[in-house]
Amino acid sequence: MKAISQESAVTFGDIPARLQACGIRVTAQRMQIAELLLGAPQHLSAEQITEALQGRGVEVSKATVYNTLNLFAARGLIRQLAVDDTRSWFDSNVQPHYHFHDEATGALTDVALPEVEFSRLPRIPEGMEVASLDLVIRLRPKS
Amino acid sequence: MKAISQESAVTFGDIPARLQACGIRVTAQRMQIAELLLGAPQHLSAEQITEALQGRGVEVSKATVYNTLNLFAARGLIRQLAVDDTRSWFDSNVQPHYHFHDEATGALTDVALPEVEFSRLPRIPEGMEVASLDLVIRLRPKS
DNA sequence: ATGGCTGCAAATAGTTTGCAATGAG
DNA sequence: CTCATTGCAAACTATTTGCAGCCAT
Repeated sequence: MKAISQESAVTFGDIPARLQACGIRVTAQRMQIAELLLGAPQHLSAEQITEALQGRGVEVSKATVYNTLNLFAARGLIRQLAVDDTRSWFDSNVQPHYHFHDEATGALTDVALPEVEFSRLPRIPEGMEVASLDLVIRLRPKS
Repeated sequence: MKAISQESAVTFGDIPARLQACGIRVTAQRMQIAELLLGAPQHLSAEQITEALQGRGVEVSKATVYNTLNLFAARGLIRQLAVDDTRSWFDSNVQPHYHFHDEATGALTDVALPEVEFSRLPRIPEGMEVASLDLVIRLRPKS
């Protein structure tokens, strides 16, 4: 638990500032959750976060994990994904991007924005505008 | 409840045959659910179906609605959508197509396949193939 | 100090399952 | 007849909420 690359050290060091910049009070649990999730682009479920933290001896409750994730999402620090019908995924990459979804394993992988280009999109209904464009490419083992 | 267009009469008349063609035994509850959902392309939640049927005096339990919807989905008669984190939507349009999602009302609208064209798609990981391509265009009132 | 956090447990929402009674073939 | 299907209630999973005590500011 002490090997810290230069990159992650810098990233992690930023976290308290990022939280405060969003008007989020810094607490031990929030730091732990933020370090886990914001250190690199990734997709985690509330359960994975709870287990990961409790596994490394951090005291945190399920309720706090959910409260914190909802707070982070409301402040734009993370994005909640609806890919799966059973659980929510929290994505630390808030830049626009798309996803691969491996149907067999449930794994989610990012697809960078420039990897997809639309040559045609539907006309948007009157008075509406696009809030976001979610693309999920579901994959299965090649037959 | 007696105005039946030629089209829907034909469509509805097909339902028992469609169920049997999928190896699904025809029962009163399954017919009711199928008529509600398969009569036209639409998106319904399990709760909407349960309420609609019970509202018109049909005896059906929540459990049977879920069992039936899961059975229909497994047999390819309908498609389950993960658009929303709270509930599942069941789509009677099993042809490939995309969706608008009105974030304010939660309403789902179909976007026909030819309305969207991709001029570039990412390289698919080794040994995998595309099972489906889910595109959700989330809409909000124009600012 | 004081109001925002936290943990716990209980409450909710959506969905699934076990089992006895019922109904389709 | 016989096994699939149904309804009910209870079980489950994911998530939210109420409340007393704790902690960042």
